[in-house]
Amino acid sequence: MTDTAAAAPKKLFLLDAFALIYRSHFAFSKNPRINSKGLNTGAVLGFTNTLVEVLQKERPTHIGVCFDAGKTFRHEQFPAYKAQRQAMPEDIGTAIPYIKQIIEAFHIPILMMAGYEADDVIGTLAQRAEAQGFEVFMMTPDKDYCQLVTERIKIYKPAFMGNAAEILDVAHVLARFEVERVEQVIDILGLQGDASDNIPGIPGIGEKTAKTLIQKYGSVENLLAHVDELKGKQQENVRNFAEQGLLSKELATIHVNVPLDFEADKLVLDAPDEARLRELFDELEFRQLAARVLSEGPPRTPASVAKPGTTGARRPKPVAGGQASLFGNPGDEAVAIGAEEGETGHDGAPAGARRRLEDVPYQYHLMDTPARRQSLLHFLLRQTEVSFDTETTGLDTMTARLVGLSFCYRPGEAYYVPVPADDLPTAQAIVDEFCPFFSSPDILKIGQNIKYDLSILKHYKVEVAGPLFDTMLAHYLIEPDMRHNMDVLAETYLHYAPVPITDLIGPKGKKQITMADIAPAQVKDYACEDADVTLQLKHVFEPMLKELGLLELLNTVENPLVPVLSSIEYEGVRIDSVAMGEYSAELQGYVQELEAQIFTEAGQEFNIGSPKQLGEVLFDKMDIGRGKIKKTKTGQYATGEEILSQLAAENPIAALILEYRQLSKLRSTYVEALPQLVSVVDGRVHTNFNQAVTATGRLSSTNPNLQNIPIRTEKGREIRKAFVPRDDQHLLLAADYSQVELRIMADFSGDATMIEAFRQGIDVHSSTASKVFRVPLSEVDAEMRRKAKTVNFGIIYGISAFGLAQRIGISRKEATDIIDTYFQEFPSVKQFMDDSINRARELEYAETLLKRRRYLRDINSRNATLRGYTERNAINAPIQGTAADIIKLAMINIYHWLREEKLKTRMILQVHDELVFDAVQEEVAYITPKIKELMTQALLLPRGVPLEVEVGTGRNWLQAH
DNA sequence: CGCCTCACG
DNA sequence: ACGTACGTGAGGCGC
Repeated sequence: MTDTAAAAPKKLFLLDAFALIYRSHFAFSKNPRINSKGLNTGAVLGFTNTLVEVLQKERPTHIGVCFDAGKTFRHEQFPAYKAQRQAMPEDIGTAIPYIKQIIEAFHIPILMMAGYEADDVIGTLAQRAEAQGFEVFMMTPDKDYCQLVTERIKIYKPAFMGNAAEILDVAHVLARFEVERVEQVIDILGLQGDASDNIPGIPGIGEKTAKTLIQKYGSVENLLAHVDELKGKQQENVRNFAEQGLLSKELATIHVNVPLDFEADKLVLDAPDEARLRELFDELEFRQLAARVLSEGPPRTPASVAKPGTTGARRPKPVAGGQASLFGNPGDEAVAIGAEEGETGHDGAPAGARRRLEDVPYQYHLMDTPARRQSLLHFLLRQTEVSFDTETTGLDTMTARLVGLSFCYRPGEAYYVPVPADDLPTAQAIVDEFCPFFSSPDILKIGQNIKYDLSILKHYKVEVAGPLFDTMLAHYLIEPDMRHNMDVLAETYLHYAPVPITDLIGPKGKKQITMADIAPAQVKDYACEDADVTLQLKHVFEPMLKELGLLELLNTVENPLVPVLSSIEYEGVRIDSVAMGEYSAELQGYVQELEAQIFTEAGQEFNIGSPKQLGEVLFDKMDIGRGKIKKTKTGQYATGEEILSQLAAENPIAALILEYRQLSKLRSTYVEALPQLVSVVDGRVHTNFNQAVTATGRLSSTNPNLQNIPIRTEKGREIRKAFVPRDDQHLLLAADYSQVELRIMADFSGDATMIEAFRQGIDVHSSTASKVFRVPLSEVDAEMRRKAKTVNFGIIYGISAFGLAQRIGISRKEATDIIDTYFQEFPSVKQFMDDSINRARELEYAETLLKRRRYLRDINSRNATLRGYTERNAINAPIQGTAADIIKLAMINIYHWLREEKLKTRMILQVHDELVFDAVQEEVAYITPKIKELMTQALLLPRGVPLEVEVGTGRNWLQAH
């Protein structure tokens, strides 16, 4: 105790290692991080990130990390304690030595005490440190620690999954557990138990009841003393399990009497051993972390770069000799390369070695003369596959101008053709020179997000022909729920960090500079690198796809769909902006009227659009909705549709708010926004279809999203009237699959009853209603059909009684009965659901008819919620994904047919089970049956359940239905 | 930038 | 005992 008086506040951080490690591990379980040696590094990375974050942001003066050590006294008290917890996952077992080494390299002491758990050690040290004037932060995600919180001992919940870090003080704890004193946390925990720790609690008492009882009786002991005041089953349970309740409280108590001294000087934060950290990060391949944490430090030793199979050095050697013949004058190229390398490369870059161009030999050439371009074209035409990339002035294909083209057909060697962005005729002429290449039907064109390049070239009148290979889509099939940026792909699969685009054009800002502002010689390296990396990625992905059985899906569906989507986007949709403007004014009138009424009802003015203000007005000021009040996970009042609908019976304000919400949504999201996205170039709206976003294989649409244009309500539907054909010679034609997903499920399950209904063309929802409610088909009324329809959807989503009950407003019991009857009537469907889950448990993925995969790595999780969610995905993903496969094939076939027949009708939208066409009136009669045929025959289901398509036409999208 | 709410299939 | 139907994207709010 030799504290220097008036020193800076002493901040002690105590980390609960295992709790943090487990959490990190499961955070990455969806997308495991595997390094090139096959090591799952998620837990190590997560833990280290957390540690680094706290060191950098919180600047502790003292710190220690606690690990559990073996069995504890709790096991002796209660043998089942934590018994059901599964053995430690293997990946965590291998992670721990690394984590300990990292902690040691940070020079942070590891604290353990045989026979005690980390929480006891942390609790004890925390209290002793507090007594010595420390401010203590217990770093853990575990809520049990709440019982230890005092004025100067707090919980530091590290940032997690997008949630910011959180410091829990006394006020937080009291609010969270709804108790008066912190000690009562133990009573709550003891009463309600903890399934994951096998703390039994008292049967029938969960979080809610525990809170109510402790609020009333103050403690478990006092509750037991007044057990006769309780009623019915509850009294019986509390009486019978009194002892278990006391034991549970004991088990939940953190013991702060561990025989352990708090020696402050041993926990003083010290400088880390950077060299050792660098070694560890290198081995683990934590490049970004290393860049963030370590000062620039010594450059990598040549050995570490050259070590085969580790980082870098993956690129082939430059091709010697021979190629010189490509250049009329090869000498000047070499000079250019040498000159730039010194400038951009090397470890002088901020934040350590990100860029690694200098590690590997490459030859990137500037092709800026007619002779060089001719020479390049000559070589391109002799290749069977070439990767290419476009450099442009922006991301919007409607307005972006071409700045240059890069090509690569041999790893490590690429060519950049600059194009004057502001001189359209010259640019066009240069692009035309490469037309023989782009239109060659034999050369495989490889690109990363190649739809973008196709769309750019389309504006230069180039129709890219021949087979395509998109590395983004390749990776989308390999890892559907990851991201597919080229930078990340290069880092993951080539162990190579490309030049960030911001090195050239800077961060996003007001005065955005573009590629056109950069000297071609500088753009060259960036552009060539993209083409080069793309080619190399193709060579990595192709064997992987083959191995996974995904190559055919890529080559027959995803890659051929690219030009189709490019065309759809290029064509665009005509929007009647005048009609939109009128409707906007009309909606605005309604909205203002509603606003006035709401203010009158509320007796005050406030921002109705703010859920926070709305909740306060409704539930605090007006005090309505007693008993129906719910809070969101962030502690705010929930004011969603579901709650407000319930409130509508009690107070007229609820219905007004719902209507206000609906109309202002329509106005802001659609009626106001859409006209602003009409292109000045052609007066049409060009959406962007993303082909590599959804986990199931569907497309998504952005900027604007044209896949969620209203239709379900009357005022929403109006908006569709403003989607119109391009001119008087055209009509909109809409072709919808009817109940594709249900048909797919009927087919996959082989359920005879359901298949028969589809074969005979009976309305499936009515048919389901007749079975589920056990009435003849003729007696099915609208209400029964509505419920059956919800049941049918529920089945596809992986039904739960709770979900069904909520949606059709019945009790859980009734919902359970309906589901039971359903499974009795459709036993094969039940079988199908079970089979889907079991299959997914084995494979850890689900697949569609065309073998598209969705990985379900949590299907064997011991977290029941997560597992349930994943099981529902095991049922839904093959169905939703197969429907996506089918419409994609139909789109490809229709696109080619329209072209072959030289028809002028154009496909302009896809909305998951619907295709919309801008149809020439004279062509409608001819194309209608063919579109139907191509859609229904796109893919035959294994058991032959037929697909059906409804086609309609009209002067607008609403009429076309 | 995360949260809430709500538009679609 | 737990938390609860699948998949998306966008706008407004409030930090």
